[in-house]
Amino acid sequence: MPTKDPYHHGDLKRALMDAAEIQLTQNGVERFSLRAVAKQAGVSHGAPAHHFGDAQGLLTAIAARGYKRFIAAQDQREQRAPKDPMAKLAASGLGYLDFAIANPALFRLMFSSDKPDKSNPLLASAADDAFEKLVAHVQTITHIDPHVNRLAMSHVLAAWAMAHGLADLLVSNRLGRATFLAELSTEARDAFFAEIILRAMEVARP
Amino acid sequence: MPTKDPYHHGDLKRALMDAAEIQLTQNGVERFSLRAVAKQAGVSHGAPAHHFGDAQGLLTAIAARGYKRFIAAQDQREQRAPKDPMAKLAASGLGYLDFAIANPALFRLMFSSDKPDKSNPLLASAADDAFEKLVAHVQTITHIDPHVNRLAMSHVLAAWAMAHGLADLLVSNRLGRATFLAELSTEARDAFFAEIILRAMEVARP
DNA sequence: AATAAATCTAGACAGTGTCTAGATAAGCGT
DNA sequence: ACGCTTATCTAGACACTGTCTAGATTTATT
Repeated sequence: MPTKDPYHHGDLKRALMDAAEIQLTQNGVERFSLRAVAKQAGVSHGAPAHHFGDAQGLLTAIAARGYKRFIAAQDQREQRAPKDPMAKLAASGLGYLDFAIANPALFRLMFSSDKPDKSNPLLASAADDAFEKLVAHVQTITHIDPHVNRLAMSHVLAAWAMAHGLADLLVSNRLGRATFLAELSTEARDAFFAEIILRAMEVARP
Repeated sequence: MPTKDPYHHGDLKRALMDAAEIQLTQNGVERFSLRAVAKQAGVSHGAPAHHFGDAQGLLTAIAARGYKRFIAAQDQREQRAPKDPMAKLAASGLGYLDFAIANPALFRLMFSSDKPDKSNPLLASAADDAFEKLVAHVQTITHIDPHVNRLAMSHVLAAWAMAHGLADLLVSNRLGRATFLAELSTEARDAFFAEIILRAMEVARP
């Protein structure tokens, strides 16, 4: 039989992050409790401090890891999309929605919370990667670098705002007013949202 | 001289709501403290209970009152806009942004928090008013009732998502990447955002 | 093997929201 | 004007929170 509860966990850092994410999805960002995380990981309430400093440190790490999965969700959609740059952008937007729907509490932590430390290098660079991914999409479509052209950047902001707005409204359950959405098939819903997302790029069509 | 600190406040309900909103803007939704609100109102920590039940009750009342000012901010923009329905819609969107920028913490409470009780009749009807205002705009433009037509409702969702997405990104300070925004004049920024908002309605132009 | 470093426990502390019992004031029918 | 009811507010208690300490335990290093 295995030794019971060794004093040193071995992989506590990862275990705490996993437990924290479970706690996050169960109780939401606003009822998040560090002690509950420690309890779920089977460790004393003071244990997380050594690995993450404080609660903010843990939530920052969670958010940074979330961005990687966020980008992965977009990649997955893009790979299955047609080669057309517009279709790729729409797919990326659908990946944005996929992630938000699948991880509402994590999405809130990443986009609507002050708890993570946005100046943290790991988190900042992960968030940057996500943004630059979108920039690259727009550049492929417009053949202009958005970083040096305001019109191209406006396309970036438009696409971002549209996808993010839809995601945020979905997460906060505000699209229930459009009752017909619930009746649509998965494919029909994807098409519906993809069409809306592409409206943000209408004026940029080549 | 006036009697000092009478046992009965007289207008404690309003005083608590005002104090709560100040606390909200100072500390944000996530560090909101009911005891701090009571302290600022010069009353014991148990006093709010009688007027609002619990902290959720107070925050729900704050959110409901916020929606009225939210609608007022949109009205103000609309009144100064040209009669063109499209211009009215764009103005309404700019009012959306005005409110978010002027009341970031309240905006978060209203749109990105689980603390207010969304099933509360006062809050629900206030939020409904805001939504129906947008629906009316789209109906004026398309001459179709969005409640019975999916295409028209898609225009509602598109306009909402675009304005809300921009507002949410502004509140969470994520548009700092578009550095040129800071250099624009107020009028130029308004024009920039209005143009983006109207992209959501591009396909609906009469 | 001895020492240093890393890891984790357990207790303390101030702060939180909510629940109680009781004090105080206002309203109201008589 | 009086007594009773109701509304309002205080103050203490409780369980819970995050963070700080001192110390126990294990691993790593020399």
